[in-house]
Amino acid sequence: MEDQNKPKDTEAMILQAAEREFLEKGYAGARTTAIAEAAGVTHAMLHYYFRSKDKLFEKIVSDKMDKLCEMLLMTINHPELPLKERIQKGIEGHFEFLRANPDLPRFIINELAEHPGRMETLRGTLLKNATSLLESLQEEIDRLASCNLCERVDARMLLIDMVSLNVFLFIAAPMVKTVADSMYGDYDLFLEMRRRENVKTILGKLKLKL
Amino acid sequence: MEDQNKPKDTEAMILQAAEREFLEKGYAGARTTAIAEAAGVTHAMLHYYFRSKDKLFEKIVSDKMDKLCEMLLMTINHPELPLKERIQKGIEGHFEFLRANPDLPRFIINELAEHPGRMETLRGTLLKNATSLLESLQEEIDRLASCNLCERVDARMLLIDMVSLNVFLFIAAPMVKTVADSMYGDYDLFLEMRRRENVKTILGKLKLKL
DNA sequence: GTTTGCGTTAACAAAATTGTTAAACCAAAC
DNA sequence: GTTTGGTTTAACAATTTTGTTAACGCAAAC
Repeated sequence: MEDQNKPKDTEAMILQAAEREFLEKGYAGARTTAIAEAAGVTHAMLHYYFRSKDKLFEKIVSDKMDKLCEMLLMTINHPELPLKERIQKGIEGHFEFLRANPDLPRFIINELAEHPGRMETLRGTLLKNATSLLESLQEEIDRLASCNLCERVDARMLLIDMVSLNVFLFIAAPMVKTVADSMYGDYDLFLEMRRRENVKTILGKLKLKL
Repeated sequence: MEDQNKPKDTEAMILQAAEREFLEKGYAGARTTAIAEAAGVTHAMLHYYFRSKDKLFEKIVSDKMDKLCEMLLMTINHPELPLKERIQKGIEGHFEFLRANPDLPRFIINELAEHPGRMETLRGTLLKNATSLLESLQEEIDRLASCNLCERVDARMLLIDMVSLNVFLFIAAPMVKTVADSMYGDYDLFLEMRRRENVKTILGKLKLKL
């Protein structure tokens, strides 16, 4: 009924192995036999549960796109906080999400580069969330700016700055690791410093007087 | 005379086609037959000139790594200029290099992700150029800072900010294009705005009084 | 005019990878 | 105990992709 011998488990194991393999090597570089082996079954099981490599990949892509949107929705927006804390929480939330999913950006970016059409799917969710976030953010900035309490900056530019600064660290991890080791001695320490630095950079652009 | 017998050209045509295919699809996604077809020859020619797909790929990677190092050396460093112009020229030079080689970052990053060992090759050149650049930059910043003419910021952080802000625009091109179209109407216009914005962001951190 | 050697091609071979199937397995239902 | 149905496996088939080779063409050298 529920958990028979171990059917539900196999499917999950395959998904887990597929996620690792696809995120690490991309669609073309991934091998179905390697996925099956990592999941502890023969590769016929992969076809039994998911019909084809394509379908399995679609499942992973779809999951990851959802994850991306969920992040956009959950971690960035804190409209109840004052501007400074709101931005700080936003950047740090985004940063921590990336730290927990370090190879998600490269996966998404490669998939979008190969299938730009898939951007259409994201467009709706992305713009809808982003515009509502941006509107409320811009409103707050303008409010403070008209009292000379901060610079009147473009919230859209601010958001792109934030994403650029955070994402690059993880997307270029091998290079960043080497540089961090040579210049700061330790990668994790360096990440901490960058998280603070990125908050500082964004807040600095606002010149908040609060 | 026309395109019948031109031996020296064939090698170049293959290289050109290989560059396109590899940069676009990566090693695993590229097809030797597609490369040969794009070059206007049979795929046997590819083996005749380069022995194997691997060897051909190595050639392209090597060329692109050289290109990356060349860029680091040529476009970023202008020690003869005053700090403000120096930074502005550096950022804009880097930006224009990326605009002329928009899929180079993704290619390099994917290759480094798959073969982190290759980072060792880059390490020397990268650090050597970067440290000499950073030393002279930090020196200049400290000099001005001790006269209260600018903020005493970490030049290394500034360099990472610059690279992050510039590279993200091109590495995430499909997403950025969509966002730019929706928010600013035109991608090229948006790129111009971002180039200026990035200069402003970096200079803003310095709070230069000159 | 014949030879020589590089460049080229088409057909073929080899390897790797994905996809399929018949039969075995095994727990639960009858 | 037998049946049933989903799960699993091993062997196989199909396809795709890379790599090889023998023969051909052609220009330059002899």
